[in-house]
Amino acid sequence: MEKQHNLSKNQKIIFDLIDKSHEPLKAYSILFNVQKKGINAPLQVYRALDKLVEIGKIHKIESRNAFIACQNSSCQISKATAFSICESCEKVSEISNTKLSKYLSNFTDEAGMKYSKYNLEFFGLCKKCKSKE
Amino acid sequence: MEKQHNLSKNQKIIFDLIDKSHEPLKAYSILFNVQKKGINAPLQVYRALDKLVEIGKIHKIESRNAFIACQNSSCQISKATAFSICESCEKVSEISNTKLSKYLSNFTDEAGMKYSKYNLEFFGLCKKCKSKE
DNA sequence: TAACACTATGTAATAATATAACATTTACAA
DNA sequence: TTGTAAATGTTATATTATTACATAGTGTTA
Repeated sequence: MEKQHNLSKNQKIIFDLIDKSHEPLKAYSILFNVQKKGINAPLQVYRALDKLVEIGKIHKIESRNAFIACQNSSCQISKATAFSICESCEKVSEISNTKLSKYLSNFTDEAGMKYSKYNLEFFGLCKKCKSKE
Repeated sequence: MEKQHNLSKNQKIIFDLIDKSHEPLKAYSILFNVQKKGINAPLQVYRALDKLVEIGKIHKIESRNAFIACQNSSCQISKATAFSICESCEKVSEISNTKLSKYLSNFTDEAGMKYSKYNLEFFGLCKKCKSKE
C-alpha cells in the first residue's frame, strides 16, 4: 500500500489546478490562477510544487520549466520519468512503458553504475502536427 | 564529412571556457569569466550558447541550467543526449553508449511515434561519492 | 564591385524563474 | 500538553533568460 499523502490546503489548490489542465503549467501562470484563492506569493507556489514533485503527484518538464500531473499511478515517488514533447504544439504526454522503464532502470554505464532515477524527454512532432506538415 | 562550423569570436571564447571546465558552467558564471575578454552582457553569452547548442558543440544540462562541452564527436547536431549526474558532488558525465542511443532512437510510443531527438538525465551517486557513504 | 542576405555583435532595459530570511501557525504524535 | 515537523505568510532579492533596437562583419552572386 502506497503511503497516503494528505495534501495541505495550498498543495491541494495547486495540484487541482495542474491536474485539471490539459497542458503543462508554469509556476507564475499557476500563481496568477490561484491568487483568487488567497495564494499571493511565488514562494507559496514553489513550496507546494516542490512537495508535489517530491511525493510524485506532479512532474517537472525540465526543458520547459513547467509542471504536469502524474498520469501514471505507479510512479508515486519514483522519479523515473519519461515524456514526449511536441516541438510544434508543445503537447506533453507522460510515457508509461514497462519495457522502457525496465531498460533504463537496468542500464549500466561504462563505470558499472546503475541509476534508479532518471528523466527522459523525447522531442518530435505529435500525430496531429505531423499530419499538418 | 561533417559541416565545419567556424566559430565566431564570442562563440570561440565561450566554447573554450566551457571546454576547459571540468564541471557544467552556468550562463552568469560564464559571463563573469569572460568579462575580461570584452563580453559584457548576458545576451552575448546566451546568443553564443544558443548557437553552440544548435551545432552540437555543447549541451545544456536541463535540470541544472548549465552547459558542458560535447564529449562525443559523433553527436554534432544530433541532439540525442544522455548524461549521468551525481546528486552529491554534481559531477556530470556524458554517456555515449551505442546500445542506449539505438534503443532510444528506435523507441516507439503507444501512438506509434518515434523520436530522433531526446535528452536523458540519470541521477544517482558517482563512484567516489558512493564509496564515501 | 555593388547589392544583397545572413550572421554576429553591442547595449539597455526588462521579463521570467526561483530562492533567502524571518515570523507565525497548524497538525499530530509522544 | 508539550514537543516537533510541516506548512503558511510576507518581503525582499537572486538567478536565469529574452525583447527591442542599432550596428558591423561575412560571404554570395549579379
